[in-house]
Amino acid sequence: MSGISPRSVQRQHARRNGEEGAGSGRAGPARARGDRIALGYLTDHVGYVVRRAQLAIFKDFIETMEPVAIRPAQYSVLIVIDQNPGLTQAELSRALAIKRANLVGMLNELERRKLARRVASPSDRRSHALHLTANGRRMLARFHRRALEHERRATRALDPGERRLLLDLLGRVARSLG
Amino acid sequence: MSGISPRSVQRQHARRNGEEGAGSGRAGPARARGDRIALGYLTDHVGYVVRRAQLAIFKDFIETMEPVAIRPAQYSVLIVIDQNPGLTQAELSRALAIKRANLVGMLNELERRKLARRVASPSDRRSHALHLTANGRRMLARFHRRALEHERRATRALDPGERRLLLDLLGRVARSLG
DNA sequence: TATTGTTATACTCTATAACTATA
DNA sequence: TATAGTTATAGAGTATAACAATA
Repeated sequence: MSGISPRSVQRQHARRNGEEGAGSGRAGPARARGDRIALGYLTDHVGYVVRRAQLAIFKDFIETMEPVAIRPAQYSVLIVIDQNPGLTQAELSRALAIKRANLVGMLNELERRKLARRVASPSDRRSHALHLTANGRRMLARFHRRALEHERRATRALDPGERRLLLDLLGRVARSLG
Repeated sequence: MSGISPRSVQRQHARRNGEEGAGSGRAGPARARGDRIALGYLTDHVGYVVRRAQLAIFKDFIETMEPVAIRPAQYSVLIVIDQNPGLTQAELSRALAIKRANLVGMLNELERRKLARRVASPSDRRSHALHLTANGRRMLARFHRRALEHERRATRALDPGERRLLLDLLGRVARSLG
């Protein structure tokens, strides 16, 4: 544990301007106009803080990639296919924790845009070997340049060591729950 | 910047087992059975790493709170009402970045369960002053105990200083994108 | 029997527009 | 004219069940 406990929650739980027993029906504006809203110990919950950061980062990523029409999940799929040419949909599904069923539409779209291809596997006729097209690799390089621009913006408040540390800490959290 | 660059991306872009020019139609199993799938530089993107951590944390939170039927957003709403008795729905909406329209159903549910109440505001008859009921405060204390249990699990891979550091780094990232 | 890709479907979250009543 | 709460609705993203083909 670390800094959060029932005791500290109690302490942080400030009773504002004498408001008491609202359940009994007392009304009245409990706060003066313009007062800032306190999030309290919510900002001490890793889940909340991670969520807010994730939303801010994705918002910037989506805006950055909007001109090339690539969503976060599509970008991750393209990278994993590029790094593992010939992998199957089931393997891709497991690697990215995307349900097999939900990959179908994504791959249809990537094929439609001539970025990726399903190739019949000769060894196992149930599965498809996934590849980027030559065009897909070319486009992925362009996507990278934009994604890097986003990455710089997303981590501009951190120095290189802090950025690395953040990735490490988050990785440990995810693995420990995995 | 910090450790990620077009150059490093190039370097990491390994061409596995001689696979080349998949766009031209070459098939064949590009990977031996049982090979691990490489995520490559995906794990160097703060967006991807934050997203995976957030999913793992929320999964544990949702499972932990399932017996008391509280979702992450509901928990955050209860905390902010508790910390700011009498605040309006619009204020709550802004504080948590939840759209006004999407708060309506949530508050209906919390009222139905006798955890929170909308009280007519005398000063501005358009708005509602939000309060926890006495029961709501009692229940929130129970929710806290479970949430703390979750928090311990989610950050068990970190020491207290690392946990604090993680919250700080994420806060800076979110604020810098704000 | 188990697995692969697929379809159909549902549920949650989130986003927008429009309405009403107030300010 | 703008804001608060509400309704209705649409779009993502994600989840499950079931099926045909194949292992």
